[in-house]
Amino acid sequence: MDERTLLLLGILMSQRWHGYQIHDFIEKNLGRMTGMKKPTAYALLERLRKAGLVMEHVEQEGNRPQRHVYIITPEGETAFHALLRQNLGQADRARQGGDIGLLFLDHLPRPEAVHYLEQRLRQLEDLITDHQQIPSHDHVYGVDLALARQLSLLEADRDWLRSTLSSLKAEVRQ
Amino acid sequence: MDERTLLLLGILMSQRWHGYQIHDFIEKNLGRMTGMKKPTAYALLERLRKAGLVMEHVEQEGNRPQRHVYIITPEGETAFHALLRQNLGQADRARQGGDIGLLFLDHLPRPEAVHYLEQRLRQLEDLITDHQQIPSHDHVYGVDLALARQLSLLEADRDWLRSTLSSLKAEVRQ
DNA sequence: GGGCGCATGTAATGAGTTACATGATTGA
DNA sequence: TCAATCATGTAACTCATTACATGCGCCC
Repeated sequence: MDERTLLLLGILMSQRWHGYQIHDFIEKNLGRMTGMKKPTAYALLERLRKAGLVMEHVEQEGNRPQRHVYIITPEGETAFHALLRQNLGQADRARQGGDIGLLFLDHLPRPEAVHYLEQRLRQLEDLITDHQQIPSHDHVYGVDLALARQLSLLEADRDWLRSTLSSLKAEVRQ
Repeated sequence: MDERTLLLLGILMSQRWHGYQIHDFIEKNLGRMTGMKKPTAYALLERLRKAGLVMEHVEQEGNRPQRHVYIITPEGETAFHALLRQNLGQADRARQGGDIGLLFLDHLPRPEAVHYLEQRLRQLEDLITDHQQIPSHDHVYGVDLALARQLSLLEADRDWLRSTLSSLKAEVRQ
């Protein structure tokens, strides 16, 4: 949750947004960093308002639906900086899924296990290709940084899987 | 949740266990793969029982507390294999945290950002050292595999961070 | 006039954690 | 005798997702 708070506050640091706009921006630009859904975003913004970290301002243009515009408060900025320092400073033991199946690899006949891991490898390769296609996010240096990190991790996963597969296949051939 | 079901069924594939024993085993041997808590384990086992994937057998030794021993059913074995194939075959886009802060790196003065990232780097290095100290889990090949994958990912994260830090520092010196 | 985009939500549900409750045995 | 370990849970809470509800404006 802290990461999501950081994300929303960070977005609000640059300008005022309304909820729909924030969610839209996240979906279109930061979809690789978070999978936050619409109701979650709205609920979180409301929570931040209650905590005094953002202010809400209701606007209306003609007959269009009301917009709830959020503006970060000084307390919000303080909280943002604290969360940012904390987040940058800690290597959170990246509980990334995908390990559990490996534990039980022995329960499948080797050739079958190899088959499924090859499928996994192809998916990884596709993800990497997708990632490489993303154009540089120019003036927001941080986005490029985060994408570069993700790419490194994906590549490491791919490389590990490739070398593991070749050991497994060598074993099968014996 | 699927991963956790897979984990429990996988553990029950090798032998019968009671709840406490399973949780204990996970904590001591698989703490790096999952952070599943005790009440969660008990609740999940109960859910598996209701779903017919495991059978429960209550035992008592002398005056000791009752043990609820779980035994996997044929349906459980089928489900296990299906989940295993699914898990091995897919590269789940490793939503590993730690990216969000990077997005907003620009909001901190460069030297301060560098300071926090160096702190993160030291933590990563410690984690890696810990990982390397773990003795090989001999007869359970899968555990070694999973640990090796985690190590690869940690090392990739460290390498990326090192090279990023040196770019950032070069920039500061200019 | 029909569907998509804008704009905001609610309600139900699921999943998991924390803190707490209970009570026996074993070892220092 | 006192703490740790064995053994099982319940209750309250948090967090997030899915599915649903509403209604206007704009474009083809």
